[in-house]
Amino acid sequence: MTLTRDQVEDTALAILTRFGLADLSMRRLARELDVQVGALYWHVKSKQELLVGVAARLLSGLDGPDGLAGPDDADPPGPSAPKDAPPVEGRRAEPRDRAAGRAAVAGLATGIRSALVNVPDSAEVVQVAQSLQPDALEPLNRLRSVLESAGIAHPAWAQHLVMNHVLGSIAAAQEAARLAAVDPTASATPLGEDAFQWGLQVILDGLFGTAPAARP
Amino acid sequence: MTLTRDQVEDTALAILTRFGLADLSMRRLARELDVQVGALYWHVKSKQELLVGVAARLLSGLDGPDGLAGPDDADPPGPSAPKDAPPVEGRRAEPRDRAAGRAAVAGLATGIRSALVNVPDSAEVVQVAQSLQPDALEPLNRLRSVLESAGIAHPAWAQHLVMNHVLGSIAAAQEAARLAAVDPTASATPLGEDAFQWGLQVILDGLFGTAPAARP
DNA sequence: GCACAGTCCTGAACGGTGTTCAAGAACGTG
DNA sequence: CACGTTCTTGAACACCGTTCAGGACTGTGC
Repeated sequence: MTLTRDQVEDTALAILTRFGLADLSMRRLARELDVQVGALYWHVKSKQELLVGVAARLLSGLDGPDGLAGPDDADPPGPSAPKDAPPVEGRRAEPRDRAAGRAAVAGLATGIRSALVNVPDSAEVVQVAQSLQPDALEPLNRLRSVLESAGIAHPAWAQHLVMNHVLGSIAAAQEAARLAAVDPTASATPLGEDAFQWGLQVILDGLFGTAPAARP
Repeated sequence: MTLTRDQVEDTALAILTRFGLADLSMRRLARELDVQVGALYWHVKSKQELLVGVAARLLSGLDGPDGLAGPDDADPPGPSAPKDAPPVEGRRAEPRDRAAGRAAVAGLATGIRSALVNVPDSAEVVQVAQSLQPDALEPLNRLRSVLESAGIAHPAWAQHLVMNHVLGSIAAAQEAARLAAVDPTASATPLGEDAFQWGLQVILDGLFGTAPAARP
């Protein structure tokens, strides 16, 4: 039974999920695989490259059909099901396409969030992967193409705009949780799912054009 | 001449500015100050605390009057507005206040960006400081209060929304520049100032309500 | 003038980190 | 069985943040 790159990435993802990025060292990874550190470097060029693979695995549930939150399970009560925007008579483009585009973007963003939110430091890992190998993460390409076919002027810019919100709010929420675990006093607003959805709707309003009166 | 905490933070900022966060180690800092590493820990509790101080210095030019970027700064005494938002009959609040609020938010965000964009890894440093000591960075508190007095529903959420865009696009731009310096091939869209301004206007449109037809 | 108490710094260590590489083991094939 | 490739070991390199006993210095009280 020889070691496999898949095993390495799987175990790395497991350590990340259970213990966070600080515990995901090459030595720890080797120990978990009953192997010397050097062996890892035959299957993986560097730790950064490893993290790109881990990031791809984190989002691997979303490359396929559609990016709705929860492929078949997970938090059906409440948060999912992006509230359909009333077709406010966009501009030249068919309002039907734009409304569908808005829903697709919202679903994909929410799906990415729900894939990451329960894995500590996953936002940092995805951010590293995104800036290191921008095309390695399929769901992010899909996000851009959805934005493009929805008629957004600068799809790449919009992709980054959405992703900065998704990853930023995940990182903030997880960091706040980490601080609260150490020092239970001094807890500001937890910045959870509702803050994420609010910000996402603000961005979508700005992208697709909707009066903010509808948002409380 | 005894060492001072100010000297430590100044030198740390200098190293960050010239060589980036990877070169800002306690040992390097001590060498630059002609001092042993242990001496630093008499003035500073930890490296993280040091970085909070560095982040405060990075933004120290903005705690004062107003956060407008560049030479053209002025408190809009009356009719000056960057691009006046047509009063789309928002809600109860006076459109004059909301237009001024929008301009103030845009100026502050742009000012923060221009304070950070030329210092490598400054976005990461500010992000650490922000999540570690949310109230230590005065300009961010000012951003929130401006959002609040502009009538935004969730000022803290909006603050994070704006800051995620500011810091995210700075980090992406600097990371892209770093990659391009190593490997000049394969350069995607550089994601510079124009992308930042575009995204900022999208967010402001979503926050304050403007049809996206005005934006190309 | 002297002793005591802070303040500030040194020197060395502790336990980590990512990465490299010669040498060797295991393996499929001729 | 022998050869070449594939894979792993063991050790090292050059760092990292942090801690701490013990020396200098400084200033004050007696």
